[in-house]
Amino acid sequence: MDDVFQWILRLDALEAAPLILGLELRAGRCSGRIVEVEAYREDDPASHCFRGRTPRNAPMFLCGGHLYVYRSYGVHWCLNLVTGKEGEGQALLIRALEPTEGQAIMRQRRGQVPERRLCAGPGNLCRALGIDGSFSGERLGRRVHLCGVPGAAESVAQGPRIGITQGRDRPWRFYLEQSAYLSRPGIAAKPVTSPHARDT
DNA sequence: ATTGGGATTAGCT
DNA sequence: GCTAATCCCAATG
Repeated sequence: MDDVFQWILRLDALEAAPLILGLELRAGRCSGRIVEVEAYREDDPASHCFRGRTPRNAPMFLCGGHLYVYRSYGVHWCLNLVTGKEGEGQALLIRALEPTEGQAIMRQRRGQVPERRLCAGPGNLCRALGIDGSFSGERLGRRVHLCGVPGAAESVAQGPRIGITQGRDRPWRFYLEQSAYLSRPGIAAKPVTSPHARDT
C-alpha cells in the first residue's frame, strides 16, 4: 500500500498535488487530512531550489517520498513532501490539515485555538504535529506517514500561491474547495476536478 | 564580515 | 492593514 504513495510522489509536483489532497498525514499520535498544498519546482523563482543546491534545500533534490523541513522567518517550521525523481528539486508544501486524531495533543502544543485553526497554515501544522528541522531529509514512513485512498478527494481547486513575491503567475496552490480548514479562503479558484467529474 | 530578504504568524490598529 | 519575532542563505565588500 505504501508503494502507491511512493509512486505518486515520484510524479511531477503538479501531477502529484491533486492526488495527495484528501490523504491523511500522521506524525506520532496526531493526524489530519491534507486539504491544501503548494507546488515548488527548480525552474521556479519562488522555490528554494531556484539558485541550485544548498545545505538547507539539499533534501529537495532527493527522490520523491523524502521530507524537506525549513525554518520560515526564523520562527516557524514548514513541511514539504519531496516529489519527482532524484536531482529534480521539487516538493509540495503542506499548508493545511483537517485534524482527525490527537486534537488534544495539538491543542497542548498550539494553545487554545478553534479546531479549524489548529493546523491552518504551514507553520501552525508543524507546531501542532511536533515537526521540526530534525525531520528534514528523513524518509516518509519513519516519523511521518501517509494513509488513505489517493485521488479520492472531492472538488480540488487551484489558485495563486500565498506569501510569495516572485512566481505569482503560477497558480500552483491546490486545495479542497469546500474545506473549512484552509489557511485562507480560495482566491479566484478554478476547479480541477468537480464532485461529478469522476462519475463520467 | 556584513546586509537584505523571505514558501509565516499573532496581536494590535 | 501593520509589525515584530528572528534564522538561513546569497550577494556584496
